Amino acid sequence: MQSTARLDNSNSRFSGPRPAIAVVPDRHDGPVTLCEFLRNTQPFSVRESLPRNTTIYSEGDSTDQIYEVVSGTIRLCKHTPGGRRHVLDFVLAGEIFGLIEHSEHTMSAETVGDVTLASYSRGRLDRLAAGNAVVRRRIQSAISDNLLTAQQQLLILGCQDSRERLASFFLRLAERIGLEPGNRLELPMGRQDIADHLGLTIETICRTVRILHRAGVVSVPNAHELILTDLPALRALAVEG
Amino acid sequence: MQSTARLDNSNSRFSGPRPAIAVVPDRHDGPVTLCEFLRNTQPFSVRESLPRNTTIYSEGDSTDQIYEVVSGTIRLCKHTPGGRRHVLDFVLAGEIFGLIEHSEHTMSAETVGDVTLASYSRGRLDRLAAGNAVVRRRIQSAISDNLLTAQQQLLILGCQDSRERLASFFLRLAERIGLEPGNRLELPMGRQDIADHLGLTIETICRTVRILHRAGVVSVPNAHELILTDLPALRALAVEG
DNA sequence: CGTGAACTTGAGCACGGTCAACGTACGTGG
DNA sequence: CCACGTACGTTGACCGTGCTCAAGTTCACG
Repeated sequence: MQSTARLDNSNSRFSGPRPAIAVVPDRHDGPVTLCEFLRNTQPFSVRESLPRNTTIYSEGDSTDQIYEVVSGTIRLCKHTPGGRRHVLDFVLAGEIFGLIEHSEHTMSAETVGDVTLASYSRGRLDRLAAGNAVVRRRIQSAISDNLLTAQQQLLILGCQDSRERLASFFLRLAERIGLEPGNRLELPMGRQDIADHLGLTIETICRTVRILHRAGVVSVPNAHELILTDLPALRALAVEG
Repeated sequence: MQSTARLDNSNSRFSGPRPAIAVVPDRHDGPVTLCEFLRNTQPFSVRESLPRNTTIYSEGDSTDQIYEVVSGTIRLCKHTPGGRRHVLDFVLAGEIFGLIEHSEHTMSAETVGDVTLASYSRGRLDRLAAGNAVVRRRIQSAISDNLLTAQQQLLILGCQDSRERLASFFLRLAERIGLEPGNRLELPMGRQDIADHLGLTIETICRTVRILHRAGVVSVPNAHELILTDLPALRALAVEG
């Protein structure tokens, strides 16, 4: 199914219903997200379902596709020659990834669990962006947000201890996924992924979650869900106490 | 001197010699850097000399100026409510900083030693970029490079021990500043700045430099210069051994 | 059920942090 | 020119967080 991506993206046969929604007005800065723009201009993008722990692209691969996570979770990783791994970030449902201003990817993207993706042509987006200042701003903005996120994460890895890192991580996840009733938070990724994202080991993750639990800050029904019992305490940890 | 910046940047009185060099051709991707473009289009930018440990802007300040480091070194910091500090990166002579796609700065910029800056109007750059695809690409490229750098630094903070971090730091500095004859490397910043950049303490920096010295990898004439005696060994440490 | 992967917990250790003392360089004023 | 003060750097002794290694436990899935 992957091999059909390029074809379908550059194929205009099924362009019947598209014109009505393809043009994004240049004037208003409003609600049109980059994601929506991609869906509107490339409505027949390929969808693919991938099993867990599948590599979507690796460091060095060409950047001719942009992806939207329809369902599931992605991790963006850097692998070192010595076999170490760092998880730069996770990409959640409804978010895009693979948007980068270089000809080669500088990280790999892998599925965490089962994932459904929509893939879009980078070349077509670029051509559309050339004549549309709003879209350019959306792209700029997406990359800038990634930069801000990375810098925030640098602060976390540079200054925070394990409890603070976990608190920061849970809170950011809660902001993105949203909390279910009772402050329930689903953790799509495993302990090892969290460890590699926070610069800790899997054992330290377990122990620190336990410490937070004993402190009455979180509750742990099972390994993949969490109840944020005391949000103010978590926030205090994240901005540091 | 700072108060005259805005005035001079928007002032076209002295436009006599400019037209010949102001226009950057839209077609070739070649040698024109963003820095050169700024110098060409805003030749009468204000220069200011600042003493060491001066804050140029703080988190939350408006992003209406872009700066070029004419001489000296800048550090880009994040300060936390609890009084901790992280040095995101250093900006060396000939490099620009302050270019960000948000209305407010998300970090502060401070002089390390005595510094001479040139400041340019962000608004004017944006107006020029609106009609010039090459300049837009330069801006994009500058921000993307910052993102790549941040992600590389995340890998360092997430995976490397103190020796590896120092090796990576020295090598990157050598690539940017360049090595003088005999592999001599000047360190413009103090130990505390290096520590806050690498997520270590000042004592660990001292001890680890000593360890590298005893291992025959570097030589330390004094606190602000370094001889990279064994570059291959440093590289092995940086990519990990 | 049985099997394997993921998670958890414990015991011991090491790296880097903390605290404290000392050394060095530079700048100022006597 | 030296005496002094201050900021920065270095070194040592001790401690604690988080890592390593190893043994269980739980869970999902065949």
